[in-house]
Amino acid sequence: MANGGKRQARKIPEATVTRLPLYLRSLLEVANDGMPTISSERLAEMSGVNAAKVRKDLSYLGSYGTRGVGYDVEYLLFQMSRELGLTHDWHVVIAGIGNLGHALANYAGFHERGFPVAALVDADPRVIGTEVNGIPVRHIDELPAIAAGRQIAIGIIATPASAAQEVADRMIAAGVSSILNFAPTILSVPAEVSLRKVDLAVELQILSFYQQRRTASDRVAQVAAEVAAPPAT
Amino acid sequence: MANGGKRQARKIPEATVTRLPLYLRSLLEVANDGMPTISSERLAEMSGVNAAKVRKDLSYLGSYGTRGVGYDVEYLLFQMSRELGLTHDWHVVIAGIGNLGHALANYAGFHERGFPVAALVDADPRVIGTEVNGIPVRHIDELPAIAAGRQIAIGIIATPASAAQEVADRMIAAGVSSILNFAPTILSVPAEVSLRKVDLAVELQILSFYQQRRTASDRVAQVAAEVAAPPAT
DNA sequence: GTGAGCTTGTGAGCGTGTGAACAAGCGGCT
DNA sequence: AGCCGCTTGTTCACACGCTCACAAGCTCAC
Repeated sequence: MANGGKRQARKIPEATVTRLPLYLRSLLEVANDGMPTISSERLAEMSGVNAAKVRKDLSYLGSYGTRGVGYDVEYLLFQMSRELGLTHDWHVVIAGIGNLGHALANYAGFHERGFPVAALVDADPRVIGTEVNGIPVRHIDELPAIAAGRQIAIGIIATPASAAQEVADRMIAAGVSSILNFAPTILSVPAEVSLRKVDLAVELQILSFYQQRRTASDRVAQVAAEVAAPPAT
Repeated sequence: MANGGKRQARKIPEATVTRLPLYLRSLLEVANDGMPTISSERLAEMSGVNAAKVRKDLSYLGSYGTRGVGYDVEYLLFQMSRELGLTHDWHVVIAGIGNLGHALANYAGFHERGFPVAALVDADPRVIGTEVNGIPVRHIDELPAIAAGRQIAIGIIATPASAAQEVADRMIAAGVSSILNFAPTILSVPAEVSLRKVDLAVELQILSFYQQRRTASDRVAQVAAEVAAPPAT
């Protein structure tokens, strides 16, 4: 029984994991204001979720609250940072230095939040050798050499869709095990690699759907006022 | 019974809505290759989801498949585009022309997919009057006038977090009813406004969590081999 | 020391989403 | 015309996530 009660086994639901960063941000804000403790209700309001959900989510981390009082902000911050793996920096490589890659490389928030951009790579000879935000753009062929220097765990793909899969494969071969994909394509990666995707067009299309519904139902209501028979169903 | 079987009332689950754009993209690809029909299995593979899920999702749109054959690509494309509200363009306004806003304004994908950027706004006098991708940056105070010209339904917020809520309020006041928020903050909007958010730092922190889990469990296994008595919760 | 007032942590019920399995139905072949 | 193979559309069982509600437990006042 070498592992005893180590909470490593406690499995945190995926839905909870996606909310932890929100809580973290709220906690940082509260800590900045010098508040020593915070209630689940207040934290819920700041994070835009239900208070019961907050309590249940936090309970997965452990019993870090005090009944009648709330959560100690500093302590909870520490525990959450530890759980999220934010106690040290994670170096990031960005592939594809086009419009988006350029903006990402310039985004100061990455470094501030513990994700320093360690390298930029591309395949286009016209951008290789240039610098963005003080970081030189190198050829993607050099990825293994770059990764060999310092540990790079996270890769961001900002290439065109056509190149994304190959870039992902090469990143993984170079030791990257977490990928954030901005290219509008489905990547296939081994099970032990984490993959998240952000697709701007998809987000807009989802918004479009609900927008369409609203305006369509307006139109229907208008038509229904003229025509006698309203939609059944 | 003027409306007959009008499916307006059929409510499509949220989870399904988020997948429709993926199917759409796959269908466009297939249509480009000239394939007349596609099976749910193939569509599932291309979109990275389960085949049964594809069939169920598509069934919400109506019975557009043919048993033994599959789905008519062109017809399904048409129906899906209609459902997603993509039969006409949606004009978009981007607020905050910093790193990210700049990149978004330059992103050709928006226009290609039916979301032309109709206007750019900012509050910083240094960027107002400049042009990005041929579009002039105007002051956010002019938003009502800009929106009065052509119907602008969708707003993209790429401002710093501190300005995001006010920008959202002003967009809504100007008639925008769908917002895509890139600022790392929780926005509160009326119920009739659709809101989606993309937070780069949050995405990285989620990846960090799983990365941490992987490396931590490696380390635990290592430590457990050396130490006899582990910490008891 | 005791009671009042909060706030956490959690158990139970409910709704939604998922995946497997299968009947229904279409097209083509003989 | 009838049969066979294939694919859809749907049903069912299950897992997951969400919310409510409340007992447990802490602090503070008196």
